[in-house]
Amino acid sequence: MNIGKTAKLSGLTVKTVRYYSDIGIIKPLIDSNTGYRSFSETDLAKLQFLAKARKFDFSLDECRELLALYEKRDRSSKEVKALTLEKIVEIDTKLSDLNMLRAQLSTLASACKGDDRPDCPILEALSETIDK
Amino acid sequence: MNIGKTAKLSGLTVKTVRYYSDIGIIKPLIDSNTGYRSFSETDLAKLQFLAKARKFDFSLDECRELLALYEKRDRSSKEVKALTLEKIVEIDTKLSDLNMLRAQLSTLASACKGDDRPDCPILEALSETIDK
DNA sequence: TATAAACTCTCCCCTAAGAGGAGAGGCAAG
DNA sequence: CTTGCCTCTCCTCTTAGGGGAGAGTTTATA
Repeated sequence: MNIGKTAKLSGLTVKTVRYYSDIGIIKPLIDSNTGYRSFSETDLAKLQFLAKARKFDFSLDECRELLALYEKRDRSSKEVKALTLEKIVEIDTKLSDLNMLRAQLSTLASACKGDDRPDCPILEALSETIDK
Repeated sequence: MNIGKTAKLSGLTVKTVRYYSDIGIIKPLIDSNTGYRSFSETDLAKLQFLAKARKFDFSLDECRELLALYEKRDRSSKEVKALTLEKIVEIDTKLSDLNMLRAQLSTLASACKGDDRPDCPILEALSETIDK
């Protein structure tokens, strides 16, 4: 299967599929005359897997690990679950950071009249000197 | 003031301060003999402003805008508030994305026994074929 | 069969915001 | 005057590809 069709079926772009080949996360056959890549059903399945895992916010390195486990018939589900729980912790950290940020910005925004006059508590907060 | 002290007082790294000079967001004096940068009190104030604004998740481009408003004596607070509200919307989008992600991963994780056997609902979910 | 359209290839630069490090030069104190 | 710290520029690296140039390939149509 050529790269265009493979990309379409996996929901990725051609660029992305080419990139995944370049970094060796999948290994299509390469025609030694034309350089054209040829993808098997297995390659396609991996790409679909990758597309989903990326949506779940796994990095490509994490995807590599997941894919390795995915391919190992006698894997234990322990490792996969561990990776997933780590990812959840990561997300929780991001969530709490963003929540704090939102609260602070929101406080500032509601203190700011947003009219045509120059006084602005947002800028005041941003320009508060540190050294004291 | 040299770059080391300036960095310390602004809470940024020397690398970062140098970078901000490179991209022209601040413009220290440069000794034409030695190439050493010299920072004024105004530069320092801007850097402190930048350090805070970056913590509030404003991009450097947004920081440029904020800084321009900050320096304009007759600015209207309207623009600053608008930028801030946009940023809040952005954060809200990220928050809801992350919340959905977390819910999905969490569902998968709790369905997975995490033992030594190979069956794993997480991998199953990731490998579900798209075309149907 | 000829040709045009569509596809694919490699190579290069670009993104954001710096971090890390090499090698060279500058500066202040003892 | 030397030692040690400071600063300089330049280079590469990070994530995960996107955009585009220019050249070769395949496919469809006339």
